[in-house]
Amino acid sequence: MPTALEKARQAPDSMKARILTAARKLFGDYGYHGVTTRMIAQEVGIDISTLHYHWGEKQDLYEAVLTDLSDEIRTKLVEIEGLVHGKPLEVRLEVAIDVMCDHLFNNSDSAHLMLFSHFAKNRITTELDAHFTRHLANIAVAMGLAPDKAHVPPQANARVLAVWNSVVNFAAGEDLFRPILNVDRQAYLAVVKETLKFILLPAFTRKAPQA
Amino acid sequence: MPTALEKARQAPDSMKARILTAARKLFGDYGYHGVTTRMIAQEVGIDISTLHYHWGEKQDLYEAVLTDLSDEIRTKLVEIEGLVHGKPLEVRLEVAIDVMCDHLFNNSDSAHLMLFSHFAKNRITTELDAHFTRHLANIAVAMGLAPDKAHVPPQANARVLAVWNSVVNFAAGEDLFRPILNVDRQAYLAVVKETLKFILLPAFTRKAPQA
DNA sequence: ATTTGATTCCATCATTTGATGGACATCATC
DNA sequence: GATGATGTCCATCAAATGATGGAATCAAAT
Repeated sequence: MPTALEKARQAPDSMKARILTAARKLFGDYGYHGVTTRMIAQEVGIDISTLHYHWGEKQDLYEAVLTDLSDEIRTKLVEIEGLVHGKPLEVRLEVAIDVMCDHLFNNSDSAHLMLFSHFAKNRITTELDAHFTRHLANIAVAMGLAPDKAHVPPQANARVLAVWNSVVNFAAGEDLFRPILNVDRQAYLAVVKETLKFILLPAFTRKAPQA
Repeated sequence: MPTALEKARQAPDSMKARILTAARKLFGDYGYHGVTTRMIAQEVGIDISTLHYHWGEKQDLYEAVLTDLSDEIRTKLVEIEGLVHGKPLEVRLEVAIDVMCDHLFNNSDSAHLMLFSHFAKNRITTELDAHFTRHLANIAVAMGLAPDKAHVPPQANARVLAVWNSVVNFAAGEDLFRPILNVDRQAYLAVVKETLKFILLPAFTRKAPQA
């Protein structure tokens, strides 16, 4: 039973998929309330009716975008886990930072969407919160911060969140941060990776935890 | 020449100040496009006309909110600098984390507004970006990452940003993160402080920087 | 008491926005 | 070629939204 979303992904040039892509970009740029159905339709070059025909209400389309995003993140985390399986924690962290940075810098929509969906008080999508919680639990286990997915102490989740947010912020904030750093795109990506490793590696890899 | 904003702050019960406070809360909750002038007026218990009479266009009111926020942050940073003057870096960081966390957790509007204003593509307020840049430069100098405010290398700004964003994220994301950690408000604040220190202190206080 | 200025609300407008009904087109199947 | 299903657009609606004009209210000064 392929969902409408899966079908859309199977045919990336289908109208339904094109609408989803445009919606994702615009919602990422301006947030839910900052985007009108007419903006999305115009981005695709179609009439509003066509948009409603494929996706129903604006709210439904937005939720489809977030579901799509959640799937994308899950896929990426699985990919990372495959890359670093069995490696020591320091390597795992380095690779995870590199891969997630590369991905989010090439898909800044994703980073923006994540911020909007997490921090806006809109917050209708309780199902996606469960996915996010699972993602965090998986990372916590992978980092050796929790014995298993079902028993993740608050401290472990908090540490994973700190790492996660750091990466997402630098990706989503490029428009503001890069002019401040006064570097080009490539240098920004390099500085961000270096900074994240500078901040995160010592905390998680030192031999004797303090206090 | 006291600005309208300063006058409003001098009389916190004035209509103008009450409108500003309500606007700040609502813009923080729902973002610029998610708030209508009617919502703000209703929150204050007045007519829309009264709102426009005092603050003009919606856009002007929003910019006043952001200016107010910028002043608040500057004040807080000065306060912190006074508290830790002359202390070693480790103490500076700990105090800064404690004070900023306490402040932002008691003023979550501020944290939300900061996120919205930094990451939304709206981004009209170029003057406030300059203030933010100055704040970062001051912190960089205070942390010994730059020789003076005029010469802050990209790496230094990036590190300050990493610290800054971490604090703001935990404050703004309480609604989503606290249920995930499954703790009450007080415990959340404690875990966040502990986590931030766990992450940040080793990076900036170790004796022999790696790589 | 009158004047003056500041403040607030009511009524209203023009535009925007989400959404829908129905006409037209395309195309596979019979 | 007729038929039905699918997809697209045009015209339009009702509600929401930003904004304003003008009347009413109030307080202080004259």
